Amino acid sequence: MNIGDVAALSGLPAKTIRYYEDIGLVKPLRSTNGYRIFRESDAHKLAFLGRSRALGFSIEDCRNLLALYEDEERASAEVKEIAEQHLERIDEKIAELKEMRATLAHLVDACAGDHRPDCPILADLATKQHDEEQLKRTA
Amino acid sequence: MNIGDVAALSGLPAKTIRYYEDIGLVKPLRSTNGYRIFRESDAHKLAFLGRSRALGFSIEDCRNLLALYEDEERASAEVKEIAEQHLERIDEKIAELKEMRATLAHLVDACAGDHRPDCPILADLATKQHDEEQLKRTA
DNA sequence: GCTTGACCTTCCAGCAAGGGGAAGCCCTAG
DNA sequence: CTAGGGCTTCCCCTTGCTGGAAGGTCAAGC
Repeated sequence: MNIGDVAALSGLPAKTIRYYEDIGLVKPLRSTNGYRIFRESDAHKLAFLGRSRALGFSIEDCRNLLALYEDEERASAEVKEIAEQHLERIDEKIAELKEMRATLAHLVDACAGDHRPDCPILADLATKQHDEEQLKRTA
Repeated sequence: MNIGDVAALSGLPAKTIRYYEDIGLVKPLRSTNGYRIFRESDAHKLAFLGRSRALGFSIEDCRNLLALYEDEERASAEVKEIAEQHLERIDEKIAELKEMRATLAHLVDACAGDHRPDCPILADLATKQHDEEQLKRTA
């Protein structure tokens, strides 16, 4: 397969696939004309990578997952730990975003959003008390 | 004030403050020895930026918010729109993360996490059906 | 006066994870 | 034989900084 075929199969852009080769995630063969040749196993790996990335795993996580995937002797505990750590990171991010969301929603709510210049959003950004006191007051 | 002082005041690293000058967010004066001199107004702006960034606004959003903040003739509607768009982006991100989280939590749950090689996480990443069928089956 | 250490300056490099686009082969169809 | 699409490498761009090297400055201590 050429890169276009495997791109269509995996859903990854050709650019991304070349990048993955660059950083050593896949090692396609080369034809005499210089074209990359992807085997079934390469296509399979790329699909694996696409799905791992879609779940938010970092490239390094993907590299490790792929290595475990190829290792018939792996312990599932190793895989699980990577996944659990990722789950934790996701939870942290969600928590962070929710906090931002809460503050921002408050401010948006308090802002008239008309032609007048008075704006609680700007007022808040301009003052220092981003602490519980203020949260209580605006709650 | 020197950069160290304003860094302590605003909570931003000196590096970040230099970067903000680079991209034109603040314009400190210069002393004869080449040191940056920050006025009260600069310190104030940096604090504003720090808080805006903490709420997740992009640098471009911050630039616009800062301009509106300095414009006494602004309409609060303009501020509100920036904030609302940001709120939407946050909501999208939260939704995306929650979906990842759900899938991942399922898989982690299904994985024994012991010395054996069998691993539903890898099995899932290796197969193509990331659709409702599978969600139903694993639910 | 001299040294030491904490500041400050600039510039260069790099992170994640690719995206955009130029310049130039290769291959096939009409 | 030419047009087009696909492929190649190469390098810069993105976001928002962060680290480090090489060097100037300043205040304190001896």
